Amino acid sequence: MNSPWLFRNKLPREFYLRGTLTVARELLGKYLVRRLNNEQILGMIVEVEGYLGERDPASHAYRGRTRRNEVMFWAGGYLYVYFTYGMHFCSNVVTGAEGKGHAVLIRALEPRRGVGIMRRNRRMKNEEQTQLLSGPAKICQALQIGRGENGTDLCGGEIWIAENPDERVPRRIARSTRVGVSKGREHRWRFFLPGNPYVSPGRPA
DNA sequence: TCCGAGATTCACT
DNA sequence: GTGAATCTCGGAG
Repeated sequence: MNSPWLFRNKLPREFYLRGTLTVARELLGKYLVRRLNNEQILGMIVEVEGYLGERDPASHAYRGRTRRNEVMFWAGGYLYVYFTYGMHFCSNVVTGAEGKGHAVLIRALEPRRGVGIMRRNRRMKNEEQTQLLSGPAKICQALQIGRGENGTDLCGGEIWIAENPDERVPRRIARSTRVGVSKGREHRWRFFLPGNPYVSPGRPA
């Protein structure tokens, strides 16, 4: 299964070069597409979080560049993949100008195509599909995103984000504090589609 | 050089 | 609800 329109509707570099919270909100409802063995597997983005660089104590970029967070400081439109808790990968979309260190964490997707491949990658036993992609590390596991995908250009042909023709009119968007962070709790930089069953279980204020 | 915390998930009590 | 998986970085010693 391979649709040319998904490639044609790929978001341009300019989309990512804007303000991080604007990009975060506008990513909701769009498609995250992954090409694997010449197949397109994808999900609709239903939950994201903004991380605002050197002024955000919860961000990896807070203390400046390191080898790990290098990609966060690139120009918008690249994928920043980091390894955490000794076993999980998480995917971020780099936003804004080069050197800013801003990114949007992709927290949850609604599966749309390639469900069989994703289930296999996740080694899921039960039938509960709402939990297939309801967390940042689950997405990386299902879409086979790891160290090798850190720094991938989202304007290329491996991983990209596409316009969703059915979601051109913005839906209602909810916001909250971020999940799993102890610093920067005052910022409500998590955005999600309220009522969507594929949003992750973390439901802060 | 060592130690604790971390943008998490899952199995088990 | 609790703990284990065990990488990376920053801060203490």
